[in-house]
This record gives sequence, structure tokens and C-alpha cells, in this order.
Amino acid sequence: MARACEFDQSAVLTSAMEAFRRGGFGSVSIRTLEDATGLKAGSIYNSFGDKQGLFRAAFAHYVEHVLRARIAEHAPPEAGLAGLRALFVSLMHEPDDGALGCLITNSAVEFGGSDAQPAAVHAALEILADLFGQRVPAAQSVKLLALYQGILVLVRAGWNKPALEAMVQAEFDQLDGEPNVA
Amino acid sequence: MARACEFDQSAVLTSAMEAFRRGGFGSVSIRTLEDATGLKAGSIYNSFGDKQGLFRAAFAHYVEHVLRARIAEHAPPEAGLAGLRALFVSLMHEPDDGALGCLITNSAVEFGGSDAQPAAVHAALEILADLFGQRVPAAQSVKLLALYQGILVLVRAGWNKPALEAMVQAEFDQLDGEPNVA
DNA sequence: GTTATTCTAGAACATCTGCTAAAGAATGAG
DNA sequence: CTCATTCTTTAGCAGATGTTCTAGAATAAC
Repeated sequence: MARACEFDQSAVLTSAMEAFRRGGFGSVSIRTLEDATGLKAGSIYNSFGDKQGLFRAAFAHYVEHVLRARIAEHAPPEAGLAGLRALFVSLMHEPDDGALGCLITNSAVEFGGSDAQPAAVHAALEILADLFGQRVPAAQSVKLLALYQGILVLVRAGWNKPALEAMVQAEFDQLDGEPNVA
Repeated sequence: MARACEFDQSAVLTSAMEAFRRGGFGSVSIRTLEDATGLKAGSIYNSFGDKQGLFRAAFAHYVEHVLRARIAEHAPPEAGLAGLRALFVSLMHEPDDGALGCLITNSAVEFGGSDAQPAAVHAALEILADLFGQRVPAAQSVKLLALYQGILVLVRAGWNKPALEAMVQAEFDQLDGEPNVA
């Protein structure tokens, strides 16, 4: 019917997502997003409405292509508790040393001070809570969720990774010795 | 020798601190800080050098008058493991529902994407790590640090507080049954 | 080929940002 | 009192911010 978009939507979302993971929503400007995505401001506003719209799309992209992909890779349904262990351990082996933080954790912190937390943040946390809840008793699953978020904070803060990994291993060793859900 | 400052430094730092706890460093402007502290921009720059200087002072104020005060209240040296339990439980009973987040956790996340994490953030995390390390075996103390940070993220995200508190109680019940350091 | 429609490019807008300069007000030393 | 010193206030600067507008380029239906 008319001219088609020239850019690759997925590539654009990936680079916007990385910019937001590094700096958060507030400190990444439209100019920075222009450089990161290769798009001009006009095209960004034409395609996503406004900065929030691009963020929402990038957040959804993160949930789908980073979080869900990570779960699928390390903790598919049949992997059980060992899958959860691998998922946790993988957090300490990101090449970026926390510079690319978790967009969910970072957003929970960044928007937690405002009146309304975006529903997307809560929904994303729910994905993890559900995953843990399926493989571990309820009391333990809340602990795993908190541990997961805490590890991401500490990795981003540059905390000693081997110590974190040893802690994860010990924690799952203990979980292995208890009755679980599956 | 000359005119004295009219404002109460501690009160100014407290209100600046609260503003930063709510919004982080980046999204709190000098105008907002003027309103929060009652000072005019000129006085702020005269007293603290620049925005970073005020933030540094507010961060130190937080460590001294919020973190250390919280430890002294709930977990004095003689309180042992029960003190740590009370410390953790207190995180779920803040009246602000996470709108006033922990300045340490929030800063770790906000500055984690930049080249150099401020040393003050790491030092503040060390305070908690040391506290835990004195009352619990090393492997457990790392877990408590991660749990502590994760709880703060989840509280700020509006997560179910009774579930978090039950998790904390269960975790410390288990710790009570193990040999500890003291 | 015309035309309607949608994308892209670039300049521009009003507002907000951190910060500074200049003038007035308070203080203590001489 | 004088005066040097320091605080407070106000106004303003240069640059960055999110956003919009306009002109131009590409496409597909007719």
C-alpha cells in the first residue's frame, strides 16, 4: 500500500534493549537511541509513538529473547532442579560483567519509586516465580526469586563472582537433598 | 570569621537522601533538590561543590543514619543470629512500600552500567557482608547478602510482603538448626 | 504515469538540565 | 564603625532533552 520500513525491527529492538540495559530508561536519550539503532528520531516516533513506546517494545523483546531464551537454554521443563541450577550459574558467566544488566531487575529498581510500577515488570517477575514454583516447594520458590534478583544486583555491582557461584552450588546441593515438587 | 550557614546540614542531607532514594541520582534534578532541601541552587553548589558532591554526602548520610542505625536497632552485636532475622524482617515493615528504596541497592543498579562503580557502593555492601560473615559461615553469608539485595528489589517492585516474610522466617529457622560462627 | 500513502531525513521547538556570575545580607576581626 | 569574608538570592547561560514539523523519497494500487 505504501513504502515499507527499511530497518530490521528485531535488530533495532535488540540494540535499543542493550542501551536500556546499560543505562536504564531515564539516562538513555533519543540521540543515544538514534546512534544505537541507526534510526533517526523521526522514524523512532513514527514506529513506536514515543520513547516509552520504544522502551515497552524493547522490554517485551528482552522478556522474549533474553529471559525466555535463557530459560529454554538452561532450564527446559525436563531439566528439573538441575536446570534451575544451570540457570543460576549462567548469571555469573555473562561476558559483560554486569554492564548489560537484567532489564527486569533494573526496571523494578528504576520505576519502584514512582506511583505505578509498570505492569510489565511485575509480569516478568511472575515468569520467574512460576518457573521456580513448578520445581520447588512454595517457600523455597520465593527464596529463589529473591536470590536471583540479589545475584543480579551483586553481579552488576562487581561482586566476587566465584563466591556467588559457590553460594549457588551450595544452595542447590541442599535443595537436591530435600523433597521437591516434581 | 564570616557569615555562618543558616541551614541544618543533617536535615538537608536527610531530605536530599530521600529524594535520591525515590528517584535515583539521574532523575532527581537540582530544582527538585531545591524544593526538597529548601536550599537554593547557589547554596547547594557553595556547600557541596556539585550535584555529585551532594549525592556523595547524602549517600554517606544514608550509610551512617539509615543502614548503621538499622543494624544497631535490630541486630546489635549481642543479638546474634536472632538479630539478623529481625534485620531482615524489618525490611518488609517499612511504611513507604518501597517508594523509598535502599540507596545502596538502587545505586548499585543505577551505576552498574558505567565504567566505574563508585567505591562507596562497594564499601556499603561490604558492611553488610562483614556483618553477616561474623554470625554465619562464609557460604551462608554470601547467600544472606544476595537475599538481602533481592528482597529490597522485590519490595520496591511491590512483591507480596507476607510471602517474603514467611520466606525469611523459614530461612532463619533453618539457619538456627545449623552450627554457626558465634 | 498518476496518486495516495507511508517511510526517511533534518531542522527546529519549547522546556529542562547542571551550573555560574553578580548583587545583597549577615557576621566577626580590627 | 569598617571592612573583609562568607552565605543567600536571583537571574541567566550554554547545552541537552523529548518531541514535532516539513520536505523529500519510495512504494503499490489504479
